[in-house]
Amino acid sequence: MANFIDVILPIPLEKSFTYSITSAEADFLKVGMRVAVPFGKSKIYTALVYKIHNQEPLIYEAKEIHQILDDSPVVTKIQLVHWEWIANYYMCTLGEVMRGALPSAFVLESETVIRKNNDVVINDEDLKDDEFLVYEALHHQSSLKIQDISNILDKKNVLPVIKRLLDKNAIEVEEEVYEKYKPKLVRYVKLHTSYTSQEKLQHLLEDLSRAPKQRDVVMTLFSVSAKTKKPVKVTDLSEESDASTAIIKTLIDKGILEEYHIQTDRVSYSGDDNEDSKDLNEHQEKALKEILESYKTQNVTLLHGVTSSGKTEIYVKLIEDAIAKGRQALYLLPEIALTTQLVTRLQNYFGEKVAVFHSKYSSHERVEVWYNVLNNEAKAQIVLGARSSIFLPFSNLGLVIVDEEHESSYKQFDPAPRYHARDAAIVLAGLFKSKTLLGSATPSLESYFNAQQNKYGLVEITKRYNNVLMPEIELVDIKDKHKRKRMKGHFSDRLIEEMTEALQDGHQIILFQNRRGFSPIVECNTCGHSPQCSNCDVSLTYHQYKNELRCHYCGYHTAMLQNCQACGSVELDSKGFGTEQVEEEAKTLFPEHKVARMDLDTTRGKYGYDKIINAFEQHEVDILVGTQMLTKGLDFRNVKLVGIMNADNMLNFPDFRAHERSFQLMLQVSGRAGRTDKRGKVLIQTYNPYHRILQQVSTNSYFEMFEEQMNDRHIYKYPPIYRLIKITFKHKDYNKVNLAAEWYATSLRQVFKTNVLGPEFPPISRIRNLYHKNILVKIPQQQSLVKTKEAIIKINNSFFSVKDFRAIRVILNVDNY
DNA sequence: AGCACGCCGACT
DNA sequence: GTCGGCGTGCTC
Repeated sequence: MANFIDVILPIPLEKSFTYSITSAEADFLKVGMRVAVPFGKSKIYTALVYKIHNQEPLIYEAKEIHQILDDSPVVTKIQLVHWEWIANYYMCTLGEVMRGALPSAFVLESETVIRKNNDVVINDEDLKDDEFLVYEALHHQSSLKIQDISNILDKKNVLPVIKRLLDKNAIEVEEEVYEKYKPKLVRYVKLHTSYTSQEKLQHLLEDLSRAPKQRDVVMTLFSVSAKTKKPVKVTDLSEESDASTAIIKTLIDKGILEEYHIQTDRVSYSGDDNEDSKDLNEHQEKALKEILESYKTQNVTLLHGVTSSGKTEIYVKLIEDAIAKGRQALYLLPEIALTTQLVTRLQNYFGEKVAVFHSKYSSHERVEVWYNVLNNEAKAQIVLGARSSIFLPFSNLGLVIVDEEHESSYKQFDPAPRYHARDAAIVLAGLFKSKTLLGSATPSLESYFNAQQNKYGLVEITKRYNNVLMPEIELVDIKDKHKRKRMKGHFSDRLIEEMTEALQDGHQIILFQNRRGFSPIVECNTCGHSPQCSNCDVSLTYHQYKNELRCHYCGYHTAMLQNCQACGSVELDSKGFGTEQVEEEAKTLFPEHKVARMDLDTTRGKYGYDKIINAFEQHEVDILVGTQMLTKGLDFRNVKLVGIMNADNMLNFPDFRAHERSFQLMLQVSGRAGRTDKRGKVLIQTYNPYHRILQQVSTNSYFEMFEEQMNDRHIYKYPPIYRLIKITFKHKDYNKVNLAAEWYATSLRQVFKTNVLGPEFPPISRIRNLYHKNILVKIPQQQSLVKTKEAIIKINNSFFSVKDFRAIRVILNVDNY
């Protein structure tokens, strides 16, 4: 009987693809293994075995697979079920989920390599100029890639040249697939076996008496291996004996030392023995009991605990419990909260059982974590990770913790799958019949709503750890201060007073400036023109540190202009203020204190972030100016004062969640103040101190905020009362986008009537030369989600059967908030 | 998505 | 004449 497999290909296609396999392959292959398959005219892709069967396809002949890439499955059956849920719920293909789920080193693509055909002698005269260039290059290099040839000829389309060379039999082409993941090997050395006897050793040392450096190295090797009783690394030996690797190499070449390699993990933890977890205080103890109680009836429980109420200790207890039952635990955090501080804290309790999964990890490091989780290794019992760690191949997941549950960065926006990690994690936990804990000081409305509706359990902690008082929050009316001329730049007299006092007492200060929607732009004082990005519909923002203008959407940048492009005037002024300006002003106001800034620009690189945090922790910095990054889980002991420079720009952001977000952000930043015995102080500068949200922040009234916001959501039909699906259209032709969006909206309205909003241009209507337009579909609570999606897919299909619309890119975003 | 094929304007 | 633009169709 003929054998076939259906595979998932990492491309956005609905169809499944069938390949034929031999019966030997059929015996070996299992669902979840990777295979390399030919796809299209010449390419080879990595595919994942999805089904193994005997149904021969009727309308085409299945190709054979190229190669099997794994010995055993790298993706589990449960994962595949999870992928199906994600593809279904978030309206994307399994291929897209595969792309997002697998570490990129797992997904190989072929590359065309060109080699000289040595069987045929070619006369140079027979070749045209460009053909000769390529042929000539192959004399020096044994193989060339398409990209290389493109560089040699300095043109884009090189395929015709290759084709002609191929016709003349001068070259041969081949598709090559490279295994991207290579285990890391560490070099070790030992004394060659021929010197192990005492006598021979004596000889050797005498021989080396005239090469003291080499003798040293051999002696060091003895002492090190005697001391540690472990194999000796080349790097360690070189360091201990203070000898260059050249000397060691000489010894190896002489046959005195023998080198060998051992495969190691790139990510490993070597630390002290585990600490016991801390005893919980009465409030934590009570919360833990309530959580366990609620798990009797609920699969998901929301833990609402004020900032620094010690939620982490409760998580630790729950993790301990899961581990004791021999199950794995997943601890999810937003990317920016995944700090060294927290990792160290968890490692103190659980030692090497903790594996970290981070976007700053290299692709190879991710593969290692993947295998460790897949094999249920001891060192991956607890996974601490950002959004994408929900895709790890857990085999026995017993607990999921979603910390900072309200964070919007849990939602993936750009490439599909556009999943929400919190919701996908809840589903994942469900597949393992285990529990999820959502934690936050400022829960998202939807989670709190779910708790109220009894879909989740709810546990609250209202006291901070050690009964530290919540910070005192003061609202400063800067409209009034401006009027009375009590402002110095962006600093009110109150803020300066408080800062002076805090600094005198040797405390640290955090200044928060939300950059979003309010960046420094350049404006001509004569004609009012401000430089625009040529690809996007935005003004360029000014960056002082490099003296350049930059577009935040496409990355376009140029040196700061000297004259206005419109009128030639030299009087250019920068308007608005970002973190840079606050930093500058703070430096001027407090010249004898050290000011640092933390935002996207200053935290680039793997350790850029840690450096700033460390400097601040070590009190090398007195005043830290920063953006949202500051809000996340950082535990600074010595911060007494937090200043929010301007609360209004976040409140006025055009989004239905602006108020909720502002509340969360401000409370989170405030939470950085006074984490020990001294009561912290928070100053919020605003033009509108009577704003409801600001009042609620200042009195720490989550519930009041919740009630009021929910009321708005009811009235305006927004989540969590209604669900949303956003449909985005992109094309470089303005008219086409309009036409397409209008057509789509009309079709939608036939089904969903008034619950279709738009099409509308977003605030920035052109990004990277593409025009954008959005439609919003609102789904009432009683309307079936599944049916709604089915209807949208139907409309989507008929949309793409219109020729004119085929070039339009349509993005479906479920729960786009 | 990528890629080939084919058609069309615009330049060495 | 060929180069590179883009619209169209297809991938087991």
